[in-house]
Amino acid sequence: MADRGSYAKGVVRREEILTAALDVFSREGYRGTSLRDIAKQVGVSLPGLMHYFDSKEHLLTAILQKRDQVDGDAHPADGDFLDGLLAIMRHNRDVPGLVQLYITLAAAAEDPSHPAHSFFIERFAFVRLALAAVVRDRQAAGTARADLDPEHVARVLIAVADGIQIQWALDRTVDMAGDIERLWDAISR
Amino acid sequence: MADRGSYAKGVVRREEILTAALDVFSREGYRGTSLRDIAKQVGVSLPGLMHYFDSKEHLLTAILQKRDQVDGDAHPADGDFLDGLLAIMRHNRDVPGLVQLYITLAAAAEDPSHPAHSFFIERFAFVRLALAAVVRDRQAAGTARADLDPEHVARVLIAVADGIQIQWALDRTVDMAGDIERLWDAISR
DNA sequence: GTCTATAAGTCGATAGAC
DNA sequence: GTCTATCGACTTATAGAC
Repeated sequence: MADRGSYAKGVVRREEILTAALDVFSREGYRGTSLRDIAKQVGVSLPGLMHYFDSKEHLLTAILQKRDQVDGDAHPADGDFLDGLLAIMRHNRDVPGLVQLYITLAAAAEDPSHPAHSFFIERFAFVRLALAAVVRDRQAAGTARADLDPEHVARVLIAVADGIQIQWALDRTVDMAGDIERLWDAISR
Repeated sequence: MADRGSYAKGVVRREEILTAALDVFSREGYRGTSLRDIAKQVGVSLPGLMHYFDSKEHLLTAILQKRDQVDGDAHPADGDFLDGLLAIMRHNRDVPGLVQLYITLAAAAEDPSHPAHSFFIERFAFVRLALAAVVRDRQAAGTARADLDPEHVARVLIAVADGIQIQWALDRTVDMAGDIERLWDAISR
């Protein structure tokens, strides 16, 4: 019974730390920042930080999960899932640190023992399903060519979104959302 | 005069080390391998390795440059540049370590002080130019729609190539070259 | 020019006091 | 639950033999 209180407190504290860490990475960027720096900026000691996260990799993975959750809430689907993805890509211009963190962790997640491994696999599966549904809906509505393969288009849209972030990170004049929109126009007409 | 010999020797030794390192990464993969491990597998001491490369980041960048050079020689353009890119993507299935190294370094290269920063900027500029030329050539030959924007298509093809490697790293059943070919078919017809 | 030997400084991670 | 203190491993650097 009484344990409930402390357990809830722990969860709340963890969420506070996660929100603060997400804020730090959004503003200041990720350049191989050490756990000591993160702890300092978040306002806890290093062991205090590691009390809530098993390792640095676990913390970074949790930050990306938190980002997805926040983005999902902040950009509700006024249109369909593809419109939502474009809105998030436009928002990404304001958080270069999260873009770099995402690409870096996606590469590291190849290792099956990496904490982000299953996160990325499930994330790609979910987004692929949602985008394939968009293609089918738009085909039914007559706003997309009928001979498009929804699964293939979905996979390619994800690849473009990820790849264009790499190019944008190196050249901030790249129009990430615009390039994706133009690709959709080219394949759907 | 006599300096020539020793200078050339140094360059040769550096190339030997680079070739050995490229071979190690191709076979064994890159999972944050330490410089000591690389030195041991290449057959030199740690300071012996650092005599030829200023830092770990410089070494990894040099490995990617060497990879591009080797790939360029191994896959001469029997077709045009896009055909060559597809051949390299098919070859990439055999070198997962290099794929992971490429993505990881591309993300880290966002930092202007990173040794790979200018390498990636110049690499993207070169490939974009070459792919845009392919689009124009195929348009002239009548095998691509005339209303395609060559620069935009080039940028998108690079993004798909990079992004699809991330998905393949997490799921080896992904057909990297096939997905790019199908995208080209969809936008060029 | 090339190597062996060694050390400085920092990292992620942990042990144990309170 | 949060701290001080500390560990081993890492990148990086230097001194000096050949």
